[in-house]
Amino acid sequence: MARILITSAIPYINGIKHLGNLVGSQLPSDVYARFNRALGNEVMFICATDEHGTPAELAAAKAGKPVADFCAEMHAVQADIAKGFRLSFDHFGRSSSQRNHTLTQHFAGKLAEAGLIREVSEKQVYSNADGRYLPDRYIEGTCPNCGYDAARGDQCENCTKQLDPTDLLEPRSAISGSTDLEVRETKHLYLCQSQLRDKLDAWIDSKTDWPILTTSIAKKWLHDGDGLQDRGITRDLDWGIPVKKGAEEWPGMEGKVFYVWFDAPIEYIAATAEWADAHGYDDSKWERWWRTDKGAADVKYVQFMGKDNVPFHTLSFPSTIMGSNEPWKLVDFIKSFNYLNYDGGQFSTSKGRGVFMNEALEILPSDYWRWWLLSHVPESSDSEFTWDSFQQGVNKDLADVLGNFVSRITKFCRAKFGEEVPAGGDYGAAEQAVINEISTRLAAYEGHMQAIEIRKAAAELRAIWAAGNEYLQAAAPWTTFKTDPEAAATTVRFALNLIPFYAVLSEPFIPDAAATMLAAMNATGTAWPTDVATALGTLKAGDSFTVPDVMFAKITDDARDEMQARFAGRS
RNA sequence: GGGCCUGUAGCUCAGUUGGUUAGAGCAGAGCGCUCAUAACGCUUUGGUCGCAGGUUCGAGUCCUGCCGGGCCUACCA
Repeated sequence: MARILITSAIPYINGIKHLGNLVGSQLPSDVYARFNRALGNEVMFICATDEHGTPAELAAAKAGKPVADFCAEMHAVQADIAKGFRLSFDHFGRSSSQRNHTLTQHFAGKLAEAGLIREVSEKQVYSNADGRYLPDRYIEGTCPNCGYDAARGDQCENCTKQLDPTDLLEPRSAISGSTDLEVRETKHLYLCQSQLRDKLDAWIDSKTDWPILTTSIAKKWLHDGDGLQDRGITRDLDWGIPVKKGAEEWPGMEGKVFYVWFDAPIEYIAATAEWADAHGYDDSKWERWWRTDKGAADVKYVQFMGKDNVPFHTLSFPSTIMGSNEPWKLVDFIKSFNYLNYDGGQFSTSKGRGVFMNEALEILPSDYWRWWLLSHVPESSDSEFTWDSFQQGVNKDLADVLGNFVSRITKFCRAKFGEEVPAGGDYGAAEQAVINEISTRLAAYEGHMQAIEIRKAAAELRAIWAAGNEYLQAAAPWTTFKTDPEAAATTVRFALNLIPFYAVLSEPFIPDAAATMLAAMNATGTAWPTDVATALGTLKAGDSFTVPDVMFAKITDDARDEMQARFAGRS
């Protein structure tokens, strides 16, 4: 069996994420993980919270809590919501873990040994009132170009001109508003990515099957202007991983921490180690996923992320891995996504616009969200969430096509034959035709899943569901029952067999409904089908079942309108 | 400014290395069924494939220009 290592981009700690974040990484990675497990492949599915950096410190301060406490609480909240969405991580780690401290410092040491770290002395803005250095975007002032009075230190939002913080007129702290700012000289470490440019370029060139979104962003960074630039990997902050060279102090770097974008991807590895720790396993258990010299040579490593994360996963993290000169596992496939917009605009945390993960679960079960989001996942371009589309998609696909199919056949059987599978005769031409059609569609479905074409997979799955309704309509057991109960029984037996079959195929998308279907048919543990004809003969005459409750209640127009109003935002 | 992505039926999207009459789902229309969550099935109306040129026996597909939408541009993560 194949071994698949899957990581989802790690969500930032400073708040609850919205549906756009969910659909851009965690949800599709979960589908892929579940699919591979269903096939019998060995899967390690890793996610974590990304906990370091200025925004975390500020969010904690705003909440009036020590940053470590704040992060611990938010991690628990995010972990709970992840469970609510049935995200099947083998481990949901924390980038602030001791494992990540050790590993990040280890990588920095190895990179230094390889001559890929250089010290750079630079000028940074320090705010006396805030007692901290300010990242460019946390400095506000008047734009020298257009006069906009709330321009940020990195760019003026009004005229889009790119700025340096020292360009701003009357600069002030965006945190406190203080104008008591000074420029200080400070020393930082830079990762010499530029030295690895040709190697990275050749590596990206070899990935001909990657999404164009992934490779084009990587290429842009590799070749734009002077090419790939070295990148600062340390910051003057309190909250983070202390800068060390392996286990040793790093002279001149006292009091500094690594930049979040340096330690965040390393957390993929560290989280796998956390997984081993949590289960009481020794290091060999996680190393066989990450060290090609310790069993990871046959691992296929797939990363999922939104397009904003692509540069770090195609260039920075691979620089860390390659530059270490140690046999760490490099990514084999990077699946990247565009953005999901909300009802004609962007999701906005600050404006309270759009649906956040905790709110979504308060409104409707996770399967509803999973199905709609996954069948509209922004693979080729940005896509848009509207309540109308959500209502239509969910009602039609889940309630009418799938849910009602289960309902109509189980209730019909109960009424005519009781709650057990009727005997009838052998399957005939009608059943064989369905088997043939579904066999073709199943192959297509599996192909799309292997290729991580989520939308196409969802469409194929839906077509497989619809085949059940088409069959029933043509076979019309309610008619044949009057003259030929034996024929009706055959039809019903076949149709009932479609339920556990559908459950298994649907599980990656809608795990709760799949479990309900299997439980109703007393078929828990049904395996992924290798042969459709065999699979559709699993339930035998006399096997008992129960009629499940309505699996998907429809979203009414009133409910839709209410939700639309509730989440329209404050502005 | 530069780069990348994108523009196909009312809506959401497929369209493989250019190859006959451009497809699917939803919505709309008609018919059928009555087991079922007024669900299901069948049939069907919608497109000068953003615009204008060009290459070719042949262009949704390749080239050039223009127009619209989006993203990125390296100290938010």
